Amino acid sequence: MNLGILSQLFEPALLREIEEFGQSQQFKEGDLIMDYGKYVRMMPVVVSGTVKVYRRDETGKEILLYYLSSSDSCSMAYSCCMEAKKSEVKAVAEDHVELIAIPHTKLDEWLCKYPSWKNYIMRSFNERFIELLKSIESIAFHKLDERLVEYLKEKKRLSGSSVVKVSHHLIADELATSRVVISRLLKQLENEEKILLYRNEIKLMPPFFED
Amino acid sequence: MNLGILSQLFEPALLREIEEFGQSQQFKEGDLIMDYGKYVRMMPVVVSGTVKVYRRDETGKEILLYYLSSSDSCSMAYSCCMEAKKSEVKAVAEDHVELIAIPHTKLDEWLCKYPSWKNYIMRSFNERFIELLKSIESIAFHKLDERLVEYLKEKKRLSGSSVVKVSHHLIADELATSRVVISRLLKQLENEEKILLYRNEIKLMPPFFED
DNA sequence: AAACATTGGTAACTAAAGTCACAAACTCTT
DNA sequence: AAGAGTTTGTGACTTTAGTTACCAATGTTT
Repeated sequence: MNLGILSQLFEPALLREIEEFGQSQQFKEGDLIMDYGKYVRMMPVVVSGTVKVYRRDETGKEILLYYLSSSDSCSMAYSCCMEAKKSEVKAVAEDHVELIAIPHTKLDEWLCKYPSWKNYIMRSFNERFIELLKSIESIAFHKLDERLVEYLKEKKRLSGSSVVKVSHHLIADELATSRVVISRLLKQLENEEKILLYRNEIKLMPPFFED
Repeated sequence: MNLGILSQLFEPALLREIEEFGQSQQFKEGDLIMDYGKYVRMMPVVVSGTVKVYRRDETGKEILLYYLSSSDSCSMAYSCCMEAKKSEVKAVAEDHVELIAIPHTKLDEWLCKYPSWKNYIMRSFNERFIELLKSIESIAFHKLDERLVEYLKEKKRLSGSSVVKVSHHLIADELATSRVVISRLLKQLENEEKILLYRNEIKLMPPFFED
């Protein structure tokens, strides 16, 4: 089993247990990892790749909450499966994703047995809270053009490339707005020479998107 | 020490420890319970009253995230003080508030020692996540007039009265908009005979605000 | 009672975002 | 290569929200 960076996070005894009880899972780009309303029985720990986590309202509109990348885990899954709750969110693979699913019985056991696990879980809760707070901040206080720039910067950070491969439609979906609005704002950014637009590709230009 | 409803949540041995190590604190309306950037060393468990939790952006604009009422606790405080982090949020007493502050050393100890404590903490994490998700939903998907109605309903639920005692200015602050906008929307609700407006008071009318 | 602060009402304007309609360019399938 | 679907650009318009300015009513302080 490929534990990736996890092998540096946990003590040997815990790593052996993860090997034994964790289920290694692979997803390819676009795969649905978790859906709204499904029972959560495992907690996922991301080994490689990026996972997008969404929230939906009653009318079906969706918004991107945050990304999970290497060594991140969805702590909502943790508290959910400890309580046998249904998922409040949807998770989709952004690219090729490897993760280890930990069964809920072990989550509990390890919490007391391994301090490194407890610390990991607590840090994870805290990180996810902060992500949600940043998300709220972004939606509540920032105008769409600023949110778009933040979005592009995040995409750059995650992919490590200043060429972001997305359609205007996808951006609109993830920011919960309409394609026309995104095209308009992107064109404006291009006029300001901050980006270059191609089909399914956006090139982020220095110095605005520092290289 | 007044443990209120907590005495029904926890086992006797844990209640004795709460009595021994928890610090009982009282706040009156408007008191600052926690501020941005302060170190979090205790986790508060609300015994009575209502606490408002806010988030602020770089420019100083604030938005109301959620309320904590009887038996609720701020799980962000939990993960913060386990990691000796600074607060990302502000907490203000909405009315007279009694809470018990649990020192961080005990949080950890009780997690393994008392299943009822661990369950309480996990439920608390989950509830807070859901509150944040609802908050995001509200801001991202609902128009201001809908958010205003949700706000009034929540005030009614918390106070148990269909007469909500707030100024337009306070509502504007909590929804992160301006007073003029709120006055306009409130006047509209009054014209639709859903509310009656008085100075510092809004009466919610049935059948729209079901009695 | 005079002075001041708070609260709420309203008009007029601007800015931001959403909506509708249509066209052009490109990609993929058959 | 013809047709279908996807992606992007753009103009025109509406709706929603934010801003500024001013006034009147009510409370509070001195």
